[in-house]
Amino acid sequence: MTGRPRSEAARKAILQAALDLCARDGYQGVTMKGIAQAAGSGRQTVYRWWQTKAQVLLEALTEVMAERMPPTPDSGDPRADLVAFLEQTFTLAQGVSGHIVVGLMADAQSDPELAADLRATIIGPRRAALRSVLERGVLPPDVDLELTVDLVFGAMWYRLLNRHAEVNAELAEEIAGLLARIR
Amino acid sequence: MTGRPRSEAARKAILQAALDLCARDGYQGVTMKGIAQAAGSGRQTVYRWWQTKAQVLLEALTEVMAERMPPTPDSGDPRADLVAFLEQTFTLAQGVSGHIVVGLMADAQSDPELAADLRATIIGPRRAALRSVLERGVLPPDVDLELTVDLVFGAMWYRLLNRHAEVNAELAEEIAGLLARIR
Amino acid sequence: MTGRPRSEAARKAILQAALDLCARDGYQGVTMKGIAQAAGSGRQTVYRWWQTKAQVLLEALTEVMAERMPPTPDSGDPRADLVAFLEQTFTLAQGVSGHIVVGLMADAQSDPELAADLRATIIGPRRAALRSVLERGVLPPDVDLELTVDLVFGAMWYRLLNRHAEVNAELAEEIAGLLARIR
Amino acid sequence: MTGRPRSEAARKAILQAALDLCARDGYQGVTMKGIAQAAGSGRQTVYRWWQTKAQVLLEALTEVMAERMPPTPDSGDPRADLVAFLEQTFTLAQGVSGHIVVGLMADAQSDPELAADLRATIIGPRRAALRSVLERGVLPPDVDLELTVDLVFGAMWYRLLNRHAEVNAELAEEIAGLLARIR
DNA sequence: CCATAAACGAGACGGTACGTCATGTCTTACA
DNA sequence: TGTAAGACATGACGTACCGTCTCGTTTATGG
Repeated sequence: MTGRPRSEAARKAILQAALDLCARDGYQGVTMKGIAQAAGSGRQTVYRWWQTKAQVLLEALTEVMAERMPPTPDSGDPRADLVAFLEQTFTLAQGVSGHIVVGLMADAQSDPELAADLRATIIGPRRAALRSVLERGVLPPDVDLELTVDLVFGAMWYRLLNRHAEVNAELAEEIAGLLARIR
Repeated sequence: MTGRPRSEAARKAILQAALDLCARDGYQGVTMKGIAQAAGSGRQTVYRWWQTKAQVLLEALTEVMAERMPPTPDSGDPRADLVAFLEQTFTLAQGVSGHIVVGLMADAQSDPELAADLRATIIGPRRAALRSVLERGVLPPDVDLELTVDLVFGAMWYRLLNRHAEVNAELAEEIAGLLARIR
Repeated sequence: MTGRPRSEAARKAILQAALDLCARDGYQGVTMKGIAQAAGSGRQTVYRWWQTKAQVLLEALTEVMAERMPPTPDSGDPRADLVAFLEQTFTLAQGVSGHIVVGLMADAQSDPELAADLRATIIGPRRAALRSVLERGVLPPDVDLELTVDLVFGAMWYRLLNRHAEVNAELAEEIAGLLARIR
Repeated sequence: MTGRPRSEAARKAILQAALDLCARDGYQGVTMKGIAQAAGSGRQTVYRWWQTKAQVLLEALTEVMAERMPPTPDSGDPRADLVAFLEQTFTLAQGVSGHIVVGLMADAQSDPELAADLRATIIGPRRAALRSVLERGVLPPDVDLELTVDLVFGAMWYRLLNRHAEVNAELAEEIAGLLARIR
């Protein structure tokens, strides 16, 4: 027997409800119960396909990022490419996506499986993307690229978390400017 | 009239219990109920002086840092001072203190009052300390110190959260080395 | 859609636990927490169906009385019927049921909703039953039946509360004897 | 050494506060903490002289009754004396005193010491008083006076508790009328 | 005329029940 | 078999009151 197939409508409703609730109540305010209610779905339907609210939001975030993060075009100017890449990244990080990813990171501190998923799905690919942009030649060849990635994305995370400064186009310019001064 | 004075024993027992539970169960596993139980105190006694577990742990962390973070001595060698400062910082961040501060940062995302306390008590002073070390002359005079602080502490936070690499003496050396190449 | 139906097992376990606890600890010693624990049920399950311990015990008492209070048979001898009715009533009042109904009455002093429920469920029907027995002709026709009911059940309540004398078959006989002397 | 003598002002303030709170919040709403606060006294001062709120209210009630319950005058007309006695009793029972004594009776169900105090201080003397009035000759000499007291005061208690009818002068008349018909 | 000592106000203490909320599992009827 | 609905056992939440304790202060008496 095959049984009733999974409802794509329910899946989309759940992911969208999770995003909406996160925008309205913040990451911490989202609950599995709330997601199911807002999606007009049963509680069990959520639990059948995801184990935690973090997994729901991770999948929702992945879909959002797939839509909104096209590969950075190679303009021939390495520094301009870097600025473009960072501006695009920072813009996304300022919105609801930023709140989600920060919340996911917080939950990941006590959920190793989520931590692994988060690295594999979001963090890792973004690190690779930044690295490939950096490899186009903004830095002297003997500079440690992994360290540079840590410094650049680290500044972004730090500001996202601590909110002592904006994560915007200006930051992108300043970072590119500072990297350009490394000899 | 004055009433019975606050019990310093209870205060210390609660802070210590919070630290112990955090070490055993992780930040997320700590509960107000658990703290009171482990401290052998009543629930109301905890709530009388702190509103949330985050506030308890923030005070506990503050006391730990006050003990373990002496001012960085001025050796005359700016880069050596920077390395010493970062090593000291990173060492503390690797232990339970790191878990706590990461958890606090996560909670602060949905608790503005905690966020303000955290900036005022922990983050701000550390930023000021790093900035004063950087001012000793590791960088060209026209480099934006705030941006540099964001990059350096950002890298630390990023690694603490994402755990893709260690936060250790080696990182301190590498960062100092990279900063020294800025012209 | 229908949802999971209410668990009759849980309902019975809760009512039985309430009775058991009342027998063991007395009415005042019963707590909602204790009922849930003793019933092996969750706290929320109790609160879902009853608001207070008084409501739980009222329902439990109602079920006990439904089992143990058959209608008084009409033997043709009004005074014998009255004695039989009172003996049956007093016997039940001597046991745990008496403790419960006294406790309910006490709580009803500060809970008007409970007071109404108690009158509608227990007190009112018993008054009506006594009245119908009295109407069989133990009293002269112009005697106020409501007042007589107050006197008879009043004596029972008074002794139940104050415990200065037993509420037993002897009392039933004495009351019937005194009523028979009214001209 | 003698130490500071007990403060009569505090004693009176506590008793009065207990009465006021009982009038405002009902018997159940009274708390030891609330009494102390309302009396402007310390918690320990209340506990030093009384163990429970019931004991406080019993003493307060005793003082009220001593003021308001003069001995029933012997007019020569036994039935008129009975009516006068019952009217006086019922009038007092209608007010705050009624609420208090009902609450005390409720608490006494789970506090044997209070039950004994209540019988000795309030219930017993009132029973004796009613009995002495009845002995003036409203009843045939072979009627059981204790039973009659139970019926009369029972009716009062029953109405005070269940509130299905007033406890007033009319009731006094009706009871006296019914007792007069006993042959 | 202080010294003693008990009562006083204030309020923190350890404890426990309260009623609410979210968790993750389960049991229905329906699709 | 997937789904919406919702009851279930569990356990933390923050609040209220309990009865005890420990302060500083007040008020009597007795050496």
